[in-house]
Amino acid sequence: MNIDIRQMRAFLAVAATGSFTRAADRLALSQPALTVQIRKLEQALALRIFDRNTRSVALTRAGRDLLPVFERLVRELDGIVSDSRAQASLSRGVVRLAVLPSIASGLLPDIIARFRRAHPDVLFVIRDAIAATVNAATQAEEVDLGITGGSLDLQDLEALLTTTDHMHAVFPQGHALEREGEVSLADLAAHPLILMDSATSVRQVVDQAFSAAGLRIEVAAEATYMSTAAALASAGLGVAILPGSAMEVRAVPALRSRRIGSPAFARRITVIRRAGRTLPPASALFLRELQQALAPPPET
Amino acid sequence: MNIDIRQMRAFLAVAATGSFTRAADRLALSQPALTVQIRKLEQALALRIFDRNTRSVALTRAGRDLLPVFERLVRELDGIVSDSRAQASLSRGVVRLAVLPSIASGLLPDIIARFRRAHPDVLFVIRDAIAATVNAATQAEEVDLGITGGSLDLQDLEALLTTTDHMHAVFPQGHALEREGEVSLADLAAHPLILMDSATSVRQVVDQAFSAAGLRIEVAAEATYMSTAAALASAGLGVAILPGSAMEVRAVPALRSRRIGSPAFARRITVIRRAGRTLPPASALFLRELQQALAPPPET
DNA sequence: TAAAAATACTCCATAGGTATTTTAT
DNA sequence: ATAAAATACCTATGGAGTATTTTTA
Repeated sequence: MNIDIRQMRAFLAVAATGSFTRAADRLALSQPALTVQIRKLEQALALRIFDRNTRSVALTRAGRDLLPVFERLVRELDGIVSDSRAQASLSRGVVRLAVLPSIASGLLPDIIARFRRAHPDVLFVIRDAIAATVNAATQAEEVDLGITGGSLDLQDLEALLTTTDHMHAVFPQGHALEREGEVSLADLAAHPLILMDSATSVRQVVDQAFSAAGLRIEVAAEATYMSTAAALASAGLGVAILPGSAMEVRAVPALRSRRIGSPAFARRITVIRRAGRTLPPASALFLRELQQALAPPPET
Repeated sequence: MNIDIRQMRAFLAVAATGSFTRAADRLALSQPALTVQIRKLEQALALRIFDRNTRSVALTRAGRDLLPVFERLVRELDGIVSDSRAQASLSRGVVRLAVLPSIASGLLPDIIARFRRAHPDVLFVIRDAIAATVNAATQAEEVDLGITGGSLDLQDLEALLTTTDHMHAVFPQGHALEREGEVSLADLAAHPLILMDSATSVRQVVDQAFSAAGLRIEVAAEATYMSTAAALASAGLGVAILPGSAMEVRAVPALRSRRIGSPAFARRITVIRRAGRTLPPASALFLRELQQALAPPPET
């Protein structure tokens, strides 16, 4: 003897039309069926909500008190359903991402812009953070998808897509390195270098590669932001080592870049989610967009 | 394919227990039935709300977004049902009355006090107004019950209970009239009179009675409030004519009163409601209280 | 391998339809 | 007398149960 949404709709229809017959028409229901619905509702509430006879239908005071309440409730329920379906059909939704700063400022904006051209009402919430934070946020389901780098030591994470981000040597137009097709470790060691701050995954890759090769390097400058590193390189302080995914290089016209050949300088970029989780529809589709954009590894 | 409240409850139970089996137990339902409920809900929303396998059940992001919404909705619905039932069982409710001022300040407070001793959580909303307003408010269903006087010319009103309110002559202790058992019109005409304002139904009854009897009277004072009239009588300005239903007389110790014999001075008091309307449970019971209190016509 | 969700099927409750009766104006 | 709600009865949908299979940690 629990209350039922169809009973609420029946109630609203009868109240609106002032007639069981007309309300039944509106609900595409027979009049007797509607009578039963209203009776059930009255039993559930233990209150008479309509005073009715064959000539007139009118709300009781209890009914008048309940009318606005049920109206709101039904409207909210309809809202939930239509909102959910809008999400499902991608005409609405929110994509939550945690992304490495290099990707977030590099490749990502174009990919998102392209996606939003097709689905303009999908919103993006983007957190840019270092790999460990991206992983943690993904594991904690604070975001739908993570774009991370380095090793995936955390449990409950599932790699969806992997691409390689090659480090690039960045230098001003006319620099000696411009003559080469690809730059080697030894080439780099011959120049003062502009490196990222040691907290970044980019710097860790660089340090590891040089120490593994047993090469000593001269650090001309350290930068926290890639745009700073690019500016320093542009000013001739040295050769910057930056991920190919970053756009900063392309933003400065006087800069040139060459891919660094060593495989040790290839950083793995992985798109992850919490293992076993269904992505919200918008995020699921955005993952496909990522696949298309990242499947051919990025080139400079 | 509409959403259903049991589906919402199923959703909440699974979310709370993290297990279909335990949720089914809690809902007194079989596990397969619960599985179907959740599937139906997911179909209605076109969204996956649980990521589940044989080992774990977890909310998707969509599910996590919906959880608080459904929680609130179910809580509101439960609140409506329990509130309605509380009204039906008289453990709650509001009685709305429109009452002639004489009754409202006279007989009514005791009747209400007695009723509320049995049903302390029933509230009263009382409008005191002249008969025409009482009738109109009752007809417009602004109140559940009206206590009115005079003729019932309005349509759609139904008399539930009628009693007679005899006018009383009110005078100070030791006054000449105190020797009589009942006062006649001629007796009254021999004294200066304190009458109610001419807008009141009391005054209309008085004026009509004297003019019908062809008696000239001396008006010593006019009062809008019965307590004023009583005070004036107490001060010896004259004999006040007040309805027996009013308590003001009894509130002044030095005053005495005698019933006026003439049937023209008997005012009909009628309890009315909008014709054909079901009274809210609390008001229906209060009507019975009124019946008991008013069935024996009021005496001084 | 064990525990839990999903599937298959069967059955019954009940929602809804049609036909009819009742009731109030 | 008529129009509309209530009742009676029947049918069919679908919700719930039991038994079983599938899945994954």
